[in-house]
Amino acid sequence: MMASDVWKEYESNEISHSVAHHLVAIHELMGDLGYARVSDVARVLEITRGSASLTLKALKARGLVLEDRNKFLKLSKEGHGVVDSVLAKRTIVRKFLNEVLKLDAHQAEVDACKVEHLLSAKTGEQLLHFVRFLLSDDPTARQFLTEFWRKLARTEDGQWPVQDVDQLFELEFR
Amino acid sequence: MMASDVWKEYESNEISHSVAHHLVAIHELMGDLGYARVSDVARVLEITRGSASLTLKALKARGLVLEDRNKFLKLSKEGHGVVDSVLAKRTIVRKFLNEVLKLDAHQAEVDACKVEHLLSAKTGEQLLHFVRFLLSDDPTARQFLTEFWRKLARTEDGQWPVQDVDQLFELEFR
DNA sequence: ATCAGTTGTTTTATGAACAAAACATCGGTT
DNA sequence: AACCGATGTTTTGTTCATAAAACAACTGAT
Repeated sequence: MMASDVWKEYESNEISHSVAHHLVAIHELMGDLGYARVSDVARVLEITRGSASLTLKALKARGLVLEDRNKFLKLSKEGHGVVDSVLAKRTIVRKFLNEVLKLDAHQAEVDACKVEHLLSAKTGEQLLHFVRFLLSDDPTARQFLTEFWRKLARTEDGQWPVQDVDQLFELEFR
Repeated sequence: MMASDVWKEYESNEISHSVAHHLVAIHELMGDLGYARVSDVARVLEITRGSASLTLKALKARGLVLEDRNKFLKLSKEGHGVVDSVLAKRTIVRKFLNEVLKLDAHQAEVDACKVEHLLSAKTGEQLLHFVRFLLSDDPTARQFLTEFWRKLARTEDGQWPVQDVDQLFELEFR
């Protein structure tokens, strides 16, 4: 497949990284404080109130965020849907990176955060099935993970120097 | 971990989606045509020559792209490094999505393309180890995949309706 | 009641990434 | 020589996501 067919779908995402995090911030604030105002969102995201105000205005216009008479924000039904799907993907990716691939918690969080809004619903769903089975108590899964981690430990002790892209590239053409 | 610690690292990527694809386009053109000019890059990426000209000017200034007397472009050593790391990640992610999670080829390509430039080097490396072992002829891996796909087929026949985010969320809090 | 602090909005500006169009250059044709 | 088509650049304008600063409105303390 040519790259041209695909690469522009990146921007076609109706939910940008920024939008996703504004919505998630409201969700978290409702849990933590019981309310969410423009300033609270700005503080959580570490952006200025002005910036948050503009983005949230657009989200109100899109019907993802609602505002009461006292300027208190909450998620609409559709807003909740977006947050649920984003957080679900973040969670499953983080779990996979941290608990399966054994990346440290911070790196797992960072990478999960970067890709959470980009994965298709189908990808998120399949990944869920996969990780769920992989981390279940099914003996086949247990045995596989044990064996993988054993090999991984040897690799990281320097038995298998794989850092170089040359080795990564074997995969593409074999 | 609070979202605030992490989410801004998204932008801190020195290689944007756009930059990654300009570099990859040059790489592909060198393979296909043996040369790469501004117009060729623009055609491959389906953007205007003007836009490509500006982006490529910046990449020349950054030393990732070189230009000879006749305006023919090529990747510098560092440019090649970026392309290698991006393509390696795209390849391994696509392979995982398509060959393990059984997503259709197009969806796998789209999602891989979206995340290729966002994953850390360590994540790419660990994912490589994982997929390499998973798709190897190790009997443990074979057995695991067979069992996973068996369960997956049952799920997709409607035995296990999991599409809802509610179910995804169990994972986060269990 | 005034004054200070908090909150929200608006305005102005930036940078990245694009389009569109004008412009310049160069090579080959006639 | 004049023209044409392909190529590259520049200019202008747009959108998105941000900062910064000015401003308005409300809140609470004295």
